[in-house]
Amino acid sequence: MAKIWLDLCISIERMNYNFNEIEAKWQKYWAENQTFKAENVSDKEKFYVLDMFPYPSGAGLHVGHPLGYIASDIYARYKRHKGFNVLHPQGYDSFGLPAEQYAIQTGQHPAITTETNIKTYRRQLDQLGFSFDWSREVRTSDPSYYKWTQWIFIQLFNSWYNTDTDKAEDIESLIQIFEKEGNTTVNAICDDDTPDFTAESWNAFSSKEKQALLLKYRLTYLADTEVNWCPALGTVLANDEIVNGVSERGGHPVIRKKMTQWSMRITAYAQRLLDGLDKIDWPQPLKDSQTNWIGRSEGASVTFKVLNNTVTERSRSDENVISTPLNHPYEIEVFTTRPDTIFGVSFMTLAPEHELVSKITTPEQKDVVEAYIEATAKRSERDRMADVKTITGAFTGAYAEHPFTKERVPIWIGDYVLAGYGTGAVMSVPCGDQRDYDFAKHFGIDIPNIFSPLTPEEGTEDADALLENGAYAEKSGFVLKNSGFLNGLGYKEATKKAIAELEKIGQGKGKVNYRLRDAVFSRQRYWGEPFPVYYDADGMPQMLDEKFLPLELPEVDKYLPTETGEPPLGNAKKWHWLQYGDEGKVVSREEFEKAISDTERSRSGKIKGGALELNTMPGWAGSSQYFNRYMDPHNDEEIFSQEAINYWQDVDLYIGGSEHATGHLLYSRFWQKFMFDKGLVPKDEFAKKLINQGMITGTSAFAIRLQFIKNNYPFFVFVDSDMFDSFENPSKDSKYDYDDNPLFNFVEQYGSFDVQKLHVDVSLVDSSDEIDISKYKQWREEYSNSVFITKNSGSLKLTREIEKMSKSKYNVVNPDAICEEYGADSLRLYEMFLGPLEQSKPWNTAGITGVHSFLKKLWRLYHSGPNAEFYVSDTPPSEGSGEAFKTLHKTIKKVEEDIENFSFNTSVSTFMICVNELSAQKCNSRAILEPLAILVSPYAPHIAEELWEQLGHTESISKAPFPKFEEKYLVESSKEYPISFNGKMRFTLELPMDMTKEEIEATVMAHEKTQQQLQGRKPKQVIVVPGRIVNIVG
RNA sequence: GCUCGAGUGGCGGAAUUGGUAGACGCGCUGGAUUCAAAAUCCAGUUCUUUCGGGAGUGUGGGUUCGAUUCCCACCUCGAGUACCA
Repeated sequence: MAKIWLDLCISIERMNYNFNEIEAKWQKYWAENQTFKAENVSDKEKFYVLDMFPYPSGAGLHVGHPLGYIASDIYARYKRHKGFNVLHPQGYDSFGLPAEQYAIQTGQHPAITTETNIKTYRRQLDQLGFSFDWSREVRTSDPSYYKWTQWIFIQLFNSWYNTDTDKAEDIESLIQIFEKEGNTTVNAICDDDTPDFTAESWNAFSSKEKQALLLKYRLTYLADTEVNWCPALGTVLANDEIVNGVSERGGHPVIRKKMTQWSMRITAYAQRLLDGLDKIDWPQPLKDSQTNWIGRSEGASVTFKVLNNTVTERSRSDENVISTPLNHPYEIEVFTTRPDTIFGVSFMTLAPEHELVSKITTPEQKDVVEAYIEATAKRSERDRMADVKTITGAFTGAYAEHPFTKERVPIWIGDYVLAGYGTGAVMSVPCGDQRDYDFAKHFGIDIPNIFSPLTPEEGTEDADALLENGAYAEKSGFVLKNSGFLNGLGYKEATKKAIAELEKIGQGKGKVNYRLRDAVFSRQRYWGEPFPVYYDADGMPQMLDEKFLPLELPEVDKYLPTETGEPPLGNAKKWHWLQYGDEGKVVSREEFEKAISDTERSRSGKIKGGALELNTMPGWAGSSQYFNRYMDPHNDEEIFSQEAINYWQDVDLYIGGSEHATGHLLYSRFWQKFMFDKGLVPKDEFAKKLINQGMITGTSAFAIRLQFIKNNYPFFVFVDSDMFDSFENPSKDSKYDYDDNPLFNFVEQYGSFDVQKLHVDVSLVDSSDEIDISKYKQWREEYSNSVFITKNSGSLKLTREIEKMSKSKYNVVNPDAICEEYGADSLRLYEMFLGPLEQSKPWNTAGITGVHSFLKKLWRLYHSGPNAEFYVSDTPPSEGSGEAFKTLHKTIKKVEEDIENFSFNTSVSTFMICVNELSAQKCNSRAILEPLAILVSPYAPHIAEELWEQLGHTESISKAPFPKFEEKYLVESSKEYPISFNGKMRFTLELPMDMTKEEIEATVMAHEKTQQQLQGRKPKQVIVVPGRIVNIVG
């Protein structure tokens, strides 16, 4: 008897929606059958769906991480149903700081930590049922992958940017030009300090001199750069790795420091990076932030001649005009967006770091200037930002000559001028720029007015009065005065004219300036890509031959900088490159020196090599080309085959977080454009469409604890949040009478209290925001003797607040637990159901029961047999099932539209409506349920596969074509018209669809409810929109 | 400060080109089932009301027969950026 009972239980169990079993089964099936493996050769149209690959952190995934992955997976699965050959790969951005920090603390090799973390990630990703083609997995820290990161670095090194052809070209072509013409005719992007040279001098240069000059043109180059040095992290940071003056990771202070670093000449691509934004379908805010980051501004560069000190001294007693031609030793180049205001210049300001400062400062001012420079150098970036209001500066004692008026213009230094922007010098026009104005006011410098307002403010007879409270920075509403040849002109014409005149006298030209800086590419870290670079006997960098790649990371004893302050790679015992003919290897310093000292061989020129680069590449190196590598990830001969890149072309849909706007997404676009120039890729933008998924925030739970004082000792009482609310706001209607509120007694007895809100672990809280008091006491033993006043004895009502998900707030929800309790399909549906993909929205586990019971209802539709066994009817739906077809096709239409519009939340609702309707119709027809399974499968793939199999199919549902929508099932013969009065709907009326306007009006007007609404009034107008609405006005 | 985005029930959120505001789900209330609980099912749930209705999408104005949707001004919140000449 017991046996029979047990069997029955088991069979019922089998009939129920056993998601754990089903999900494990299909995940295994997909893996074993390589269901989602994409082929590089196919007759099908390609579609590339990409997620931003994760950094595998030790904490694993929380419920917020997979949001984008779920969306992209739905889209990928949908596209497969639509007949596309879909590439949907995944991998790991596995170089990075946390693993290295962990290595420093524990001595554990970062590769080991990384491997462990990847295993966790993989398990967590697998359990969510993603349709990734794992055969294409890449890891940035894998030598077979970073071989190609190094390879691209070499390509960049061997390239220069030709502004005539507007693309990157091989460095050999530049050398040829130098040999024939020197560098004076070529239009190339290069360092600002590049000297002019002729072909003769080029040909006479030593090889070291040539190499040094070429570095000024290469797209990746070594230069002394002012960098953001973070002493706490022991490394340099890129601008996008600094937030509010401190490091993005860890929040450590950052100082400016000059260091020899590899840089990427991304500025060569500034304009193309800007222009390219127009042809990609990326979110506007993201495009805006890239536009801001690139920061294009149009204006002019103007050269001011510095007056010779001695002459200046002598002429000081004279008028301000110097007529004698002078021998100008120095020139100051400034960039201005307002060349039209050039006659308003009353001083110049240089950044304290400007190289001319020390050269032009007069002996009298030397002490003041030096003291000022020292003071500003001490101020950290953060201090400077904290008090922008404080105006500081110093006069150099030197003067420049105004290019047109030839008047003397005093030269100041001030830290409001940034060394890194433009030329690090400005022509100060106090009447037209607020910062110049403030500076002038502060130091009592002249503020000459050059603006004549078109519409003078009332009460300002004197136009100069408009400068009383600040500069006039508008670009309209004035004509110029006191401006020589610009008098009477407005902004536009004056700008044009001023530039023309500057060009005429050879002291300026129109110029476009970018805020974008070249990207520093060196990091003083261990866990990153090694540079394929060694330094030769001249100290010049040399690239390793491609055939020696990858240059693998050496082993080190410790991951900290060396005692001499060199990067961690300085600890490597073997880190010299030694090459003899075609043989090359990494050796120790001793071995290298021994080989070199073998004079016979080294003199023959066959021995090459030197110390290898000690820096490693930054985090963004590996992520700047991975999307292309996925196309042909195991190719050891090429970065990818031309066949693969020409088939897959580019990413059709890229989903990831908006925090990568000015980092990864800008650098990747830069590399893509470079590779496009080199003919390696067919598209100069790597992703057609990009979507930023919103953040999922946590819903923290708080217990309210009141602190009373009893006999001079604190005394704590936990209280129901409802009870507390009604006590605080007695007027509000609530479940508590003020007088009945138990809290009242406490207050009467002990007087006033302090309120404390204590975070409670959200996993202990039920769907009604209550926590079992015994559970709470178990979790927080220190409260086991506290007093709890509650409505229901045994549980405490909590308040909730939205906060970022974080461990310390006890609001992190682990997907593992959700999968265990509700299944991956429920989790997938719920994440989508929460709201629009791009929006940030709070997670609350309580709500998942809604989608979970939807799946159970769906399951029941297919299990209407006795004992809830699988049953579908093969007989085509009879006339009574017309409704079922309507329900189905309504759903097909909506779901298809929703997926195309990335509106995944609304399709989940649509599925719910569909299943609710079919359940009500008691539909069990195969003709309906089979297409329904396909519709659901992108969202809830496991249950769909299981139902599909039960329906008798032997192939995965992912191969099934998407159901075709047919309009005919939705045609209605009548419409329930809303009847509005003055735009307000008052009642509805069912009328045939084929009724004419006039007939509708007549029928509606004759209706008793209409008359009742009008109450004898005569309508002024009746609007009838057939098939939509009737509106009666009057 | 500047740039961008968003404000709709107790909560997450729906609402085609302007055309029945609050779909769907959570929560809540009542009921069925159960020894009981869970699960499940049914009904109700924007506010207000004299049960006829009336008001209502951050605030104020405008366009329109009709506005959550379009325009103007303002308020609040969020994100990015910050002396960029």
